[in-house]
Amino acid sequence: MTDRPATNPSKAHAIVTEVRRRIVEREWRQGDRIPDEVELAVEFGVARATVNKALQLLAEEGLLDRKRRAGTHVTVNPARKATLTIPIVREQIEGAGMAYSHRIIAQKHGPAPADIASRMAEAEGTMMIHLRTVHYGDDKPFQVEDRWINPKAAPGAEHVDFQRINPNEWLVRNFPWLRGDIAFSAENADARDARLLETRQGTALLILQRTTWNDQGAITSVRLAFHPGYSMVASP
Amino acid sequence: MTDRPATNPSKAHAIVTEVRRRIVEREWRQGDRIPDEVELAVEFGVARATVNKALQLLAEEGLLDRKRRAGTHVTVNPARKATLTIPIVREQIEGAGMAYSHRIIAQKHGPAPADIASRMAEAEGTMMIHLRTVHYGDDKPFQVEDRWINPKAAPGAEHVDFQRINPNEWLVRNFPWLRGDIAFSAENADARDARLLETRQGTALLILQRTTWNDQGAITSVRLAFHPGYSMVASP
DNA sequence: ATGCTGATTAAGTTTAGACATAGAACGAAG
DNA sequence: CTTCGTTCTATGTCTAAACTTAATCAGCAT
Repeated sequence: MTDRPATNPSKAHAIVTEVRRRIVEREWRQGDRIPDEVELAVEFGVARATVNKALQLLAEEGLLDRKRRAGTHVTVNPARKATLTIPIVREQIEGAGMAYSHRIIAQKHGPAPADIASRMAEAEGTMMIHLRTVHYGDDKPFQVEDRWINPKAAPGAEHVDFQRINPNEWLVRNFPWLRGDIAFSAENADARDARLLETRQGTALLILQRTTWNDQGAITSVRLAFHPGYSMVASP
Repeated sequence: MTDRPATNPSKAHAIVTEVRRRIVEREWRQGDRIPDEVELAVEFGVARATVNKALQLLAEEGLLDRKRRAGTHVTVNPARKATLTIPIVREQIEGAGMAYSHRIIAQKHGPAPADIASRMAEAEGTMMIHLRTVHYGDDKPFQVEDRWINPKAAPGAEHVDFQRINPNEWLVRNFPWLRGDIAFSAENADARDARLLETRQGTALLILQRTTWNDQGAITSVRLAFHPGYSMVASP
């Protein structure tokens, strides 16, 4: 059961809550045009800017549609949004009260295969660093990481001792990104996944595939395979 | 490859972009304290409120940490956020250029089993509506939906013809929610999943489990199993 | 050293007012 | 009836100023 953040006592937040209530209790129904900012400002006894802030929050949430001149309407088929927080693996494991450790299974320097290169918008065969890492919580495998790092966008990676600091953490600390692609899927564990995650081949695994970019190009592309049964929670 | 929304020409957005650049190009490094709002307002030639808006956006994004009196710092281990948009299935399928159809496999009124009841914070055995639906795109199974609806929070569900309007759409249109829980996981298809999705038992499936609530309690709890190979994309 | 207290500071929020602009509505011309 | 300007309006954005508040810091007392 998720609880609403924490009661923010601001006037804008009170308006958000009240408008949400009117929508949920169907005082204002889907498609209805709601009073304009000036009217609401009068009703709530606040400045227009405050109403504007509140309604913009609700529009972001997907509950309202706002258009200049046309006014603000209750969204007809709200496609609601959920936010996923993707923390550093170590913090995620430690946050769950487990002891973190990791092992580098393989590390080499070599040409990127076609699929990786295309995902990273680099020429096939571009030299990159390839790493396979397992992250453990209380010595049980938590996540298998298969990562390609582009030295062009992340210089210095060649000389890092990834036994000391895991690749995820080193990159997060040293290469903030401008944009990234993230996708989730499910895959049956292949022989290697199964061995590293200490499970049986064919077990369903949650897979997260992510590529991040900075001004120099793609920094890294990674495939994360979580241990069987892992569930990723999103907050609405 | 994801592109940044659309260039918003506002001053606040220009500041967001510039601050992001300074962080990405490591002019400002992790842990650094950045100039305060007044200084930045002078530097950029705008009002403090405009700087405030920009920095709040970056704080939400996870790139900055802001504390009263302590100032604004570049986040040390940024746990970046990704947003998932969860549209109506029909719109998702039609948006992909396929023809939408659905089939109700089972519909009955009965007592909720323990796990569902607890997820919905209702007493075990509470009478609910149980539905199993398959959603198709171009007559290929896209998603299997296993849903429990709580008539207490969603009155009227007993008399709806779900062959005409699918349960997802009817609920979204009639019962906006206040909060919800969403979780992703991977499961091996059981015999029923496999049959409905026209795949082999054991195939890895992406599972989305969601429960939504309004002021009357839990509206509905649903398990969505996507077709094999489905990938859900998040936007950062 | 340790703990308390009050001053100070930077962010948080709100306000009133102004101007910009998308786009709906309307009317004139074809 | 359609098309093309024009007008008008609700939202978008910004400003300058004020007040609020969390939290740090320094000074004082223990």
